[in-house]
Amino acid sequence: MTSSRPFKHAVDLLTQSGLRPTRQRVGLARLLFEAGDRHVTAEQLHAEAMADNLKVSLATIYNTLHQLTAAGLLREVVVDPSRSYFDTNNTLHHHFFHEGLGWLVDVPGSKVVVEALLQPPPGTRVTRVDVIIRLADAPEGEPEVGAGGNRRLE
Amino acid sequence: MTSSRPFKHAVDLLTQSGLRPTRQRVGLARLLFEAGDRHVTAEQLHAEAMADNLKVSLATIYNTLHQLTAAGLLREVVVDPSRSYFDTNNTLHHHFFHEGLGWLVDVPGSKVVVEALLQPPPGTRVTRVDVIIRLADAPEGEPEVGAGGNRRLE
DNA sequence: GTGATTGCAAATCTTTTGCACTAAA
DNA sequence: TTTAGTGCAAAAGATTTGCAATCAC
Repeated sequence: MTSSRPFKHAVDLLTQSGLRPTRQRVGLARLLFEAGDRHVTAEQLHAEAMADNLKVSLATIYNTLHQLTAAGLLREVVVDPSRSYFDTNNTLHHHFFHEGLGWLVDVPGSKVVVEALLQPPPGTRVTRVDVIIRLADAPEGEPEVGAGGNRRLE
Repeated sequence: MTSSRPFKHAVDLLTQSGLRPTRQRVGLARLLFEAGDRHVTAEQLHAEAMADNLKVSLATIYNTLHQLTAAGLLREVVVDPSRSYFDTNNTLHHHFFHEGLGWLVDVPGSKVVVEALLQPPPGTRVTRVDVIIRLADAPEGEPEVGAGGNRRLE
């Protein structure tokens, strides 16, 4: 798994972002950044913290997720209208999203080429381009295409 | 505003989708489909209906938006974690989304080429590819690029 | 200490639901 | 009639907020 960031002690990550390394934040930073690239919802992270014996309130989970996002350590991924996902991969990339199962998988930026044949509206600038490849389960005998083949999508 | 053709059109749209053309649904269909391509939130449509003297409850707005979406007449656009937008354009296209102002603008499918150099995960199939070009206000003296120029985005 | 951080509970906001009432066919 | 559709108010989730208690420095 390609870590998006050279490993750093959780305390350093926080300190360098101007966040006081409290017990809660250090614990959450560990859960988030020590296991490679991940995508979590606030609820999921909370459950994980509990399971890890880290006592944190949901309010603090939200606070911390937003602070880490503001610090550039996390990125919010908008794919589901009912909840927010936070992504620990802060390199240029896109996503596969399985609507039924609710899971996200990174797609390296190098694997997707987006060519836009137009300019952004006057007075605006592009801040980011998100490509979301929505998935569903394939039918029974799914026709398998040659692995690694390119795929033109529109 | 009292043209009978659009009225008939809305009724037909509903009927052909297996939806009983009730006063509320017809009124909403007219608001949605008589003005070209639009993007509305439930709250916006509700306000519009009120302003148009169409008495509809918010619950019915939600019901109708979802029914029209299920019927393929609307498409839900997920760009903002706090609310859903419904798009009356059901052709292949993508979006510009201004984060600060909350507006959406269609980008014709023909203006965006997405090339994915990988296959979807085993057992899945691609249902849709969404490209969201996120915008912010351009800085004061924005450097204007030649109009119509292509733009490689990643 | 003192200022930042946390937890809790209440508050918000969007969206959904239960159910009696109303209207289309 | 018969059955779908509607409105209301309550419920459900996700997220935020106010504020006193607590912790880091």
